[in-house]
Amino acid sequence: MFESEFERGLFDLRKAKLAEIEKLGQAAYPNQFPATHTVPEIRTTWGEAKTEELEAKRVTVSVAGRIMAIRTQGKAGFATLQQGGQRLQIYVRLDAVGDQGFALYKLLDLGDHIGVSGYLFRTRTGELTVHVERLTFLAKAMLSLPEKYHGLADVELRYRQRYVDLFTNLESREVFVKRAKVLRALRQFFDERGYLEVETPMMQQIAGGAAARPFKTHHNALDMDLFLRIAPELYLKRLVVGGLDRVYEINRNFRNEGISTQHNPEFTMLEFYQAYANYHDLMQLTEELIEFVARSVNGTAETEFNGHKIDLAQWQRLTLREAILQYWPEEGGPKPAMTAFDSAQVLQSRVQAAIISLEKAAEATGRIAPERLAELKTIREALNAVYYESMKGAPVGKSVYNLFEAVAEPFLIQPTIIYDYPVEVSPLSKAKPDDPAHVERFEFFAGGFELGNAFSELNDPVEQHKRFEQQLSERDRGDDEAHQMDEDYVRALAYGLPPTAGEGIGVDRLTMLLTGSRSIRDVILFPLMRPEKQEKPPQASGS
RNA sequence: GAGCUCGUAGCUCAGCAGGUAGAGCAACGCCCUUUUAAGGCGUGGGUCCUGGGUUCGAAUCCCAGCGAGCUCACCA
Repeated sequence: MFESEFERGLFDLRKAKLAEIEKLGQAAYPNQFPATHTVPEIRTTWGEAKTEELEAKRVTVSVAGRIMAIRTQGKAGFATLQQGGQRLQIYVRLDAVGDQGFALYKLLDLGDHIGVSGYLFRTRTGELTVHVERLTFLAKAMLSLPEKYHGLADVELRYRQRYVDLFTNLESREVFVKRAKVLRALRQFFDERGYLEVETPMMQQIAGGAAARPFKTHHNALDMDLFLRIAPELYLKRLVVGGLDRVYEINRNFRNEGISTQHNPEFTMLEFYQAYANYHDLMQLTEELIEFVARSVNGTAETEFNGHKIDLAQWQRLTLREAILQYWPEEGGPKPAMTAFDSAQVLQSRVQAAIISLEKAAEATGRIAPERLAELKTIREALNAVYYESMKGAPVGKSVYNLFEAVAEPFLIQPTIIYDYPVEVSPLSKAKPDDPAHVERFEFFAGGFELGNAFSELNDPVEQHKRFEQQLSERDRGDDEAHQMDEDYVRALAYGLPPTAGEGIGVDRLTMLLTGSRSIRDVILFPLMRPEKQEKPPQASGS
């Protein structure tokens, strides 16, 4: 618990102070405090009230909070209480609270919780303040608070000790308040449209619905291995088979993969399914949804992210192939023709030409801004990977998709829907009726990253069974992200899934966008961290 | 998994052409009845992330490890 002798000493000192406080007739750990107002209520109601108005009305309040600043001046003093994410100053003077009250005031430390009763007034400098008449001790901070001006700045400490971060950095608190608003707005949006909120298993015998490595766990009584889900998809579609035409679920997914500014091992996913709809319907719905959530959370459709102003009410829609052409780097030479996307060989040579062109451009340093040079390097490396994979025999659809990720995705700052994906990268989507090489699928992007993925669902059990078998052979070849066979899901489809469209949205990422947070860890209260030091590794029990 | 950067008091940070550690906040004592990053005087507080190495001497240089951030790769 203690970081040092300093902390141990401080703790002992605070214990002594607690004993002193008890001697004054106050409980060290009282059970409650009957506040008449919260700090935000006081600020809302009296924040603008004039000095004379407060004097005339003599507003009395009882309010509680944590002491975030304290300034003693002999026989009087100020303190700043924080509660509900807001602050309120209090003024304590000997002649108002008496000897006992003032003795208590002098025993208070930064971080302590107290309750005060008194009347509101404005100080000489105009600050709304409680003139305290009675002081009640509520709980003590036994450890010292972070530096009061900078707060807790160490990113690692902010994640590990979120409880300190939350009360010292109010911006951090604000992010999580907004996150709650995001969840509320999402639920409101779907509830109003007749979707039923459901909860499907998070422990699954077959981890399906996405391409990802799962976490494994074990049920002792049943002596059965289970996986933490990587997606709720297959269960939600079973529900549509069952006649729940519109369902949504907001819950955690778990993927046993790398961690980055956009990836946490557990993350919150919204998935929703709508019978009798296709992906065009969901494009419309998505645009409405995102704008609605933005306005509910921020009061505006505009958001600031990574130095960009993003307008979530203005969308562009491009096919995947159009996007490649539109975002084709100038320095990469002439754009490929649309027909290049139909042939692996043609595409390969176009990519090769672009790599060479980019290399030439990079040599002409001085003519290109350093930031652009870094971008070009990233693009070039990505193109190299596309080329290499293609040479190894990747299907053309896979290469087209990789090409899109290389040249377009990072530049999709403004809200963009990308649609019509190659069938090779979309095992659960339905093919376009007039173009079997492409599926009815879209993903949408903002801020340079993917926010969601949607498609018209494959509902042909025979075709689904076939695709699972293909996945099985991928598994045999060592791809541990390939789907397992889910016979029961195929059976569900065999009872008849109506034409259905479904979509998944990363709630953490949406929250990042709406709060201007660059790292997913800034929108997750307790992101996964490695243990700090290896003292005694806790004994794994029961296994 | 790879590259770059960082790790000094409870917190925020200096110190790094090698000479056994400093400031501010916080803490402790004293003064101060409208202050607000309050102020003034004084005091205490450090395995300089860990372990090796180089050196007469290491917070500083080198190596390894641990933890973190960023970028890239995989992915949502």
